[in-house]
Amino acid sequence: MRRSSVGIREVAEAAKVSMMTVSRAIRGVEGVSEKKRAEILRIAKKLNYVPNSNARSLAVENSNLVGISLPTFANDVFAEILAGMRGTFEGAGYASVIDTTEYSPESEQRWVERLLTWRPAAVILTGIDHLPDVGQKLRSAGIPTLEIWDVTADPIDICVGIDHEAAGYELGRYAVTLGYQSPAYVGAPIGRDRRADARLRGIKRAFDEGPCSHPIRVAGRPERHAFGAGAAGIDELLQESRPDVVFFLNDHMAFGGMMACGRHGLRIPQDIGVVGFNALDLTTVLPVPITTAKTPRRQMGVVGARNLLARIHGVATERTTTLPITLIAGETTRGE
Amino acid sequence: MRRSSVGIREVAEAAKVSMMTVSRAIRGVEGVSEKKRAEILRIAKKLNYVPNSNARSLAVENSNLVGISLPTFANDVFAEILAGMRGTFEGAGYASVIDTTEYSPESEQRWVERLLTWRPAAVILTGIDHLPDVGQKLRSAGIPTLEIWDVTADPIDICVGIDHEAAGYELGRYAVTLGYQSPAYVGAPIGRDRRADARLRGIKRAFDEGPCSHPIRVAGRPERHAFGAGAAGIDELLQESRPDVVFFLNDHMAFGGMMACGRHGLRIPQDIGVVGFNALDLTTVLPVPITTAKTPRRQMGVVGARNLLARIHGVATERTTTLPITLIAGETTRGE
DNA sequence: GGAGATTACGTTAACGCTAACGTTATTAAC
DNA sequence: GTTAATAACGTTAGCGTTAACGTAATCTCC
Repeated sequence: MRRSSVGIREVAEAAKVSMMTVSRAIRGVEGVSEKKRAEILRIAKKLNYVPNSNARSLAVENSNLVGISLPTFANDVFAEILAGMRGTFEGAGYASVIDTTEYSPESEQRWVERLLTWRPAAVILTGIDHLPDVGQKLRSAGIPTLEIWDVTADPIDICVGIDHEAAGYELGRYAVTLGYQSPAYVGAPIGRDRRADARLRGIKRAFDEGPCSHPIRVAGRPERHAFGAGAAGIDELLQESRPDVVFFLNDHMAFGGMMACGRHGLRIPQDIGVVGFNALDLTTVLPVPITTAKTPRRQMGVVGARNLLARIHGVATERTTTLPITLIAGETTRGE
Repeated sequence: MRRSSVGIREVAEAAKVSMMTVSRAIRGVEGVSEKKRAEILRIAKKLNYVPNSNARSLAVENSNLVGISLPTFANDVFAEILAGMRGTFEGAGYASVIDTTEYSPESEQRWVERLLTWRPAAVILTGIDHLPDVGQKLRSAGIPTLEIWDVTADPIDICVGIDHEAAGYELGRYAVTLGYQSPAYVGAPIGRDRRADARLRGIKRAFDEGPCSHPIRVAGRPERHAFGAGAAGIDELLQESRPDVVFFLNDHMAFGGMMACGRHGLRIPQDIGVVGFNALDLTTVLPVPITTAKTPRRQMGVVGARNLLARIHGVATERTTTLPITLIAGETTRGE
């Protein structure tokens, strides 16, 4: 004989109707006269009735929770993707259970496992590389799943993103066209971020295909933060010799690198070219605009969420959606 | 007669024990022999058993979800606070339901209302200003609540943060000591961010108390992003006259402002002083270090989460915890 | 070797809600 | 004025789990 909190039953008693009528009134479904519905809602409010989502989800065998897994919050990129998605989901009445993996596949797997106990309406993962268990569990649970930020022809369920290898190639190609001949790359240790690795592959391919092939020097070791890592990368490169153009993993690192160049007395773009990635807000206020690639982050979130909502409602959607990037040309003294 | 998925019952049948024994085995509580427990776990894994948190939460009348409400993701500050909290909560087995209010109290209230239907173990709100309903509902639901980033003597439940007015005062006092006489402030429209408003009050007080009182010119209109807003603020100020020191709402805006100063041919710190807030990573790579205040963001998250966990377990903790900030002196040509 | 304590289970009844179906009023149709 | 259709409710059972209590077996100690 527990019972103390006010539930649908207490409201029903107070309103002298059945529990089912209260349930209907509160959910706003058909089968209750407008007069009675208003009366019930009034009483529910008076009694401070708070619906119990746990009970509801148990009864209907699903929830209005969506799980979202990101590598990290310490990067505006994911914040913007997230903002795009959440706007759409909030409007549809879903709440977001969010996790950050800190780039650890094991951590992602553990989280998915825990998440599944909540019977979420959908799951969103970042990237297309997961432990085999993850895809298998999501598939066998039949949960609509969106992979975002990267694309593959064979997603777990559906995916929306950009082609990172092609993006890298486009940036590399542009640099080749401008006549750069001793390129370098500053990023994270290979293997930590598969998207970054793909971009580097694209850059390399562009230089291999160029009029004459140029090897790329690769630098970059883990640092406390991206700005420092970019600066440290430049320091590392300059110990040996001066490249004529440096590609960075992203704009954060590019900015750190720029500052380091300044310390070393190198002018941009006269002495050294700088290429970033993402076209963050930061780059719009720089005195010297750098070359970068604008990624459709917000749009990605919106399109992804929309497709996923369609999947939830059983509407068929494209399994793979690749969004275009836009090359932003920085200031340069070369070419054309 | 629904039933199809595998629950505790199916596992029990397969293992030829009662449901209760399975429940005990899975939760790892006493009352099952080690041999039987191992056998049950083996069978559960074989049947792909996935616990149902909805049913569990319904039965025990609470969940292992914590709700976290932030103003926005578009600010490293909140990302770091969040990281500090989540580390602690993940370890304790809680999942985070996260919301961003975009600085709208109404949005926060709607979210709290929805969240309460999940019977969360705890709720974390940013700041101490909420619609009256919010505190009232959380209190009457008896849910441990943490207010973070700002402090008050009368929190909803407990709070951990910094004293923004005092922080502003400290920064202002420092500038007064250096002899600055025509200060200006660039921020968001008053009323949007109460913490920023409090800091501005502190800065004003410092200048009012100075050897001789100096009025502060206030600029700042909404922009697409913080960097642009900082730059626009400088443009706006310079249309009239040149202040000798400019306080910015935060480091992001300070950086935008610095870039704008460069455009206008103003050197820092010779022609104009720049003061930011937060000591973001960004400021560590600048060619000219600016004055700013280091806020203990990660620590705030950790301490907050720890206190909240104590509250959840019924351990009494201080209601209000104020953490200290550290003034970071930038480069300057004045004073001392 | 028997009273008491302990261990290892099983039974029963909730937790709050909703799907499915059943029942009673009300209206419409001829 | 009877029948058929519809709207507006009520009953019942079940969602998967756990708390509380019950029972049987084993152990402990003098």
